[in-house]
Amino acid sequence: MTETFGIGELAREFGVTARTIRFYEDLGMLTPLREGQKRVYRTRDRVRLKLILRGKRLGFSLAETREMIELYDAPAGEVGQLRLFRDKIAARRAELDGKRRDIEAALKDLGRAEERCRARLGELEDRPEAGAEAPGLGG
Amino acid sequence: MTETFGIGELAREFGVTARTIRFYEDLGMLTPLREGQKRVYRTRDRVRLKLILRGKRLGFSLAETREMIELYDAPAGEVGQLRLFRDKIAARRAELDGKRRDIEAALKDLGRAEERCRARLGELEDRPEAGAEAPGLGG
DNA sequence: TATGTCGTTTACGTAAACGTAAAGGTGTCT
DNA sequence: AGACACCTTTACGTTTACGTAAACGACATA
Repeated sequence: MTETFGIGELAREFGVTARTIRFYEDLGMLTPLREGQKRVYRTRDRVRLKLILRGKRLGFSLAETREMIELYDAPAGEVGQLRLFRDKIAARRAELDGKRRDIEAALKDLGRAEERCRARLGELEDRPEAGAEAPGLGG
Repeated sequence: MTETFGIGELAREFGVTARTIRFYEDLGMLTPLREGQKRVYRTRDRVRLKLILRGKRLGFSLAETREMIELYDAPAGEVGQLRLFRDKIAARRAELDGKRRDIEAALKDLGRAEERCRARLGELEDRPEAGAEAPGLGG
């Protein structure tokens, strides 16, 4: 429950450098404790790091990811704040839905490319002479 | 069928600057014709531009997107080439599947945040005194 | 003829997201 | 004591993806 991690440990686990992790701290996205000089990360920071990297994979800037994490944290505020949050969440959701549609379109395109590739491979393997340039049987 | 576009036209349509479009040409991702000095884009380039921007939205670098477009174009090559293409396509597909999973996870997180937000808003609207700081009905 | 609009090339500038030293502290084997 | 392994701060460097300005050409319109 009170498990902690060193910077190198996290770096290895997530495939990033310590520099990267410190950089995220500079941006205020991670807030490790200190044991003397050394940074000590708790589960909370580990989760945040995971969220940051997920955001990156999805093409969000660190600033955008930062905002999203604040949405996840959703502190209890006053009504106005909460409505603002709700709207921001809706906006992000729409953005993510858009990305999902983009992904599906890209997957379809890839599927078509793959199909053409397969068909062509089938031709070439069955009757190699079907190629635009005959392979030549050697000799 | 032989519809063409000016650079400003494309820029307006896709919400980018002409500089951006020229930059993609520098990278060899667009290959407009010329009418005198002026660039003339065909449907092919329009499609490519759309693919480039889709790639961007999904967090791919221009280099990666470039590779993906080459996969879509899938020219007829020899067997070795075709197998390489097939494998590259499979790799991209896996990557896109990963991103889709990331998106679904993010959507779930947002859903939870939204739910908490809604619940809290319901509380505050029903009985405002439930807040940490009572709103006060005005003096 | 002047004022726009639309395009061109060339070139330096910039924001984001780190990379890469350099120089040093702390602990622990051997 | 010496050698690692791991951490620290400071600071300049680098890549990507354009932004922005300068200076110009071509054409239409008032």
